[in-house]
Amino acid sequence: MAAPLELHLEAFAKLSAADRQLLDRMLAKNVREVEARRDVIREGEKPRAVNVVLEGWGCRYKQLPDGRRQVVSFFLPGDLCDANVFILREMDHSIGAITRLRYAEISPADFETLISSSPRITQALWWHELVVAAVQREWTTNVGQRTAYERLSHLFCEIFIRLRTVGLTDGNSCDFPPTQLDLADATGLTSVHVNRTIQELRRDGLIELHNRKLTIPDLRALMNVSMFNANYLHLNHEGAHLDAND
Amino acid sequence: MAAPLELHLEAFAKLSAADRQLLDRMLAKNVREVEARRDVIREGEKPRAVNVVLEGWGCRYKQLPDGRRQVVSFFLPGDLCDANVFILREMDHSIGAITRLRYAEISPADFETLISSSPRITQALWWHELVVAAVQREWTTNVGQRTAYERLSHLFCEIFIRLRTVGLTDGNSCDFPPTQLDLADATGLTSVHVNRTIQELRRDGLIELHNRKLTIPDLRALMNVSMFNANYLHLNHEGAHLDAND
DNA sequence: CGGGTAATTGACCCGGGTCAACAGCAGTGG
DNA sequence: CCACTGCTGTTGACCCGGGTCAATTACCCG
Repeated sequence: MAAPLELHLEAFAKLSAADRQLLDRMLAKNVREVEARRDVIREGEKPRAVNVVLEGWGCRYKQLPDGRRQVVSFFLPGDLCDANVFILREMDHSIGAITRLRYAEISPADFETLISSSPRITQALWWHELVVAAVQREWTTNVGQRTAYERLSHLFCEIFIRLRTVGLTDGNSCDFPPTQLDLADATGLTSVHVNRTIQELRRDGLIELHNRKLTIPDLRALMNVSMFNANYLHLNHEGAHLDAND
Repeated sequence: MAAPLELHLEAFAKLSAADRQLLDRMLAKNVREVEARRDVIREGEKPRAVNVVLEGWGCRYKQLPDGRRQVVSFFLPGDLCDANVFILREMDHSIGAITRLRYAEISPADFETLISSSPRITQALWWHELVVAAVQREWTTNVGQRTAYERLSHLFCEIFIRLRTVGLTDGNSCDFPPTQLDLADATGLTSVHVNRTIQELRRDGLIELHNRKLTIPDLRALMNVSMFNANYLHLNHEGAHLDAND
């Protein structure tokens, strides 16, 4: 089975067998683990490497001096944490593990090799960065404009669709490890209000969420109430149909 | 005088004389203008080129089907609108002019030439993208966690500092063309509340804002009330001290 | 002077926050 | 096997930051 990262990049461009081999090698070279609720790296630290999530869920978050916390994005398997981060002097946010997390560290040197050896991978990495930026804009919009009910619906749609593109859904269900506090910090709400809003969504038959398992009986309906437009994920790509000939 | 884009990129890496010449040539090739309050490009359209703001202010914004609008970032002179955008099939947001805007369009082909001809420019462009992403995360945090008073203060700090890095401030003052409605859409507030909050900031002696002119008598104080940490702008760079030898 | 945009004000209201208690359940150690 | 601890989820009572609606008041520009 292909690694999630490859599935992920292939949403943009078909990789050649050589590309895949190279990627596989890089990903196997330096694999690490962290326990759930630990940090992979903290704001202020010097970024060492490009991290790629192999297994588990993580998040980026920023914290204000008085403790308020904003989760600014979730990492799902196959996601990579900023191509080229290491050119920055220090992290402006932290990366935390939501579940136990397995991830690969790609050293700056290896990363160089990667982008210089395959223009197709380079392009796919640019695409990845552009998508990450687009997702961040959507989150700003989500928090800035939508109501609690819409915000949570929107978030559920996004996660479900992203998981589906890397083959991690099962029918209309998927794993969903974040706690209601995580969701609160991601949506700019309080956990109390998240709880009440989730109950509303359940009452309205839009989601089922129990024991870290999410089910969306009617995705179309959930997309409607949250005004979800998948265009910002840039999935239906010309690139997705490119041939893999070198 | 150097173009703002160059000042901007040089915040990360010193450019050689050849680099500058190449950039100048690209920027002069295809200059366009739009009137204030017009769009440069709209959500759903196919991105044609990499745009670089030469003069004036713009913004990115997203609009929900029911009309709610979120301004997700401001463009100041020297800013460039997404290296490589043209690899995406369609825009997921619109770009609008706040003032009359002069900008350069760099065609995909020219952009290719640019990044293949100077590794230093390529790196500076990566750095630029990483900074843009960091700014977007900070905006998500701003809207998600800060109060109205803090949000506006934070925004004023960011804009002022960004303008200062491209030499567009005058002591503790700068131009500030966005209307209160623009500010409302950027902070997720209503224009009524923006108005009241600005009055509070004025009463507290933190800002003066009249006739599109912003003055910050004590930047340090404004940074304090908004818990502004400039690290996300990644300005103090090792790269900023690199030598320009090719 | 007229017309349009941007800023300002007042009265009232509501979505979501705060505070505090409690329930469910998994893990852990005796 | 049970008591204890800690985390997550749930509920109730009350409150406030910021929204809504609608009217005025500057400005600006031709």
